Amino acid sequence: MGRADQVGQPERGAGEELGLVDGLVQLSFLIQEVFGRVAASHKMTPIQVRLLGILRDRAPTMLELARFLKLDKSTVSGLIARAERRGLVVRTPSSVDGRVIHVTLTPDGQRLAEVGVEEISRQVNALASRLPATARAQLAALATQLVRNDASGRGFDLAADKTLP
Amino acid sequence: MGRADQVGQPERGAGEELGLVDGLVQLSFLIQEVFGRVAASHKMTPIQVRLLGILRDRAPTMLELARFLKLDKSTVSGLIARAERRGLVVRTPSSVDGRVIHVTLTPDGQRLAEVGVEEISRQVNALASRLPATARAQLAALATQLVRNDASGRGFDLAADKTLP
DNA sequence: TATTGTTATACTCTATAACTATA
DNA sequence: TATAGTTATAGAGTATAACAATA
Repeated sequence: MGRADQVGQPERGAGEELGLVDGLVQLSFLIQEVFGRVAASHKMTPIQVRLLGILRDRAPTMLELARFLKLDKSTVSGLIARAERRGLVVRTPSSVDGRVIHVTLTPDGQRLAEVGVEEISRQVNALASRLPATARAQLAALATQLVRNDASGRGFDLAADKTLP
Repeated sequence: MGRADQVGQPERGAGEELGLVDGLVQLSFLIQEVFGRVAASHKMTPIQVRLLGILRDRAPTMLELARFLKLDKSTVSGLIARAERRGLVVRTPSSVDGRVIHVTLTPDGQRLAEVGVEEISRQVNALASRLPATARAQLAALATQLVRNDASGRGFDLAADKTLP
């Protein structure tokens, strides 16, 4: 029987096949490391890079951001405050509801978002560069199915409001 | 042409196929959420859960831990200090090198590590539960290849010292 | 001198609770 | 009353720099 639950553990050698759980867990750490490296190279944190990525073509409210990121609204307040202090985003009050604030990228933020997304794409593609094209396509399809299966059990956010009020 | 670089962005609908990058990135967030949920359910943080997982059958030194987690050694000092304060790990001085300290799980830590690994395995498996067995096997194999490819470009740690000095 | 680990410091990230303003 | 957002507080996680002890 193959050794199973290597959750979060370092590889012991190149011979054994990782189970589904260990493979996905270790792969997720690899992807998160990419986020960390790209973020650090721009003096940012992973969550700030993720935030910029989300804002590239949306103007969500604070609460929508909190729901999507699964963070408390007070946490998002701090996140946006620091991003605003760095000149990457702006808060825009809604014209239809005086309590609501929309968050958008500044030109600087837009630029940084594009660069970050580009670097992340390059590095993630590099991780898969030794797979043949058919295997990469399979992997993309399988990952998509997992993401879709999970999303269908929860319902989305943010799909509607692409424009500012 | 299919829309490409959705890095870190929410899904817009269930129709489109995510690219390789977006699929892997979003999947990694899903896996990290599992870690977060399991950690929170035991009043822990994801990094502490990962730490326990690593220590299940190893007694690494502080520096080995730092290298494997890609954290500064001072960060690991804090991590271990908090875990020790909670009674989950102990520091054991090396008998052969007076500067070195090995970290091991306490019985409580061992127990919590097993439970955490079990819950994470269950939840990650649940993510893939709607894939047919052949697809799950493919996914495991592909994830393993990515992890192996990356590891081969860096060399491992921690493979040797399973025992206490 | 070099290595291992800790400490001091400063910052980001995070949730909880209490608050303000608007609906 | 209920909702959107902020602030105050406390704690975890993080890196940098300076330090102590050992090799």
